[in-house]
Amino acid sequence: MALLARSRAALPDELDGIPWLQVLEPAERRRVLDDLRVVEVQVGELVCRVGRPVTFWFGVIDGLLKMSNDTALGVPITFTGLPPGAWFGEGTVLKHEPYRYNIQALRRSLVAGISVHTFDWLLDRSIAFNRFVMMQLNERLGQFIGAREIDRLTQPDRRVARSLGALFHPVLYPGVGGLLRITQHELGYLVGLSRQRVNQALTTLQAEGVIRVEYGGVRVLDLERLRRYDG
DNA sequence: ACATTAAATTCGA
DNA sequence: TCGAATTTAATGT
Repeated sequence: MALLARSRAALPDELDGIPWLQVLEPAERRRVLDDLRVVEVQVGELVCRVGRPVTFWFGVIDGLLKMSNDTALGVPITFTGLPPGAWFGEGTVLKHEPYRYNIQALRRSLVAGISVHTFDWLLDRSIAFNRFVMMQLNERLGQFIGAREIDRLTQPDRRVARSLGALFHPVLYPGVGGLLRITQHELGYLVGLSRQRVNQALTTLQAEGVIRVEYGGVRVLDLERLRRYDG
């Protein structure tokens, strides 16, 4: 079923988690709130698919999505986890091109979206919004470069540490804060390790005082050390 | 793979 | 709407 059909308006507390809303002028904000839709997606559901025309710019309100390139073409796939606060697809929205990746729900999640039309309208009129989008593009570029390095790491503990470091990005994923809600199984899937091995890595990282393992999530204690972690 | 523990859900008042 | 009982989910080894 189409996502749009079961979407609804956003609740006030959901709006609080949308970082770029705060930078808009009241009139702009009103227009956006009119257009903004929220939908609940189930495990495994695709939010957008490679090759589909772009209709929305999406953001994660709650839950966890994964971004991957198309499996149909080449084999090697890179996954990126998309935690709360993540807004994605602006590159394709800007160019009005078809989506270049699949976005799939790793767990039940709440996803928000504004139409391409409203996105364009904001770009045309709000300098603050333009600044947000530029910053977003720039930070994401850094993320992808970092992801390539992570792919080459062989030590499981390092892979886990660096991947976690990426997910705790305060600018790209402001909704995460100090506590990332992710299961060890989900993390294993994103990093490419077994749940058992992830558990082992997390235990090590916790012993080093870099993170704290909680039920259903991980808390950062020292983000800098997590990012630089090399065993 | 299994045992333990935490959280979510159900159900009866 | 409260909390105890039950089921489901996540963790640790």
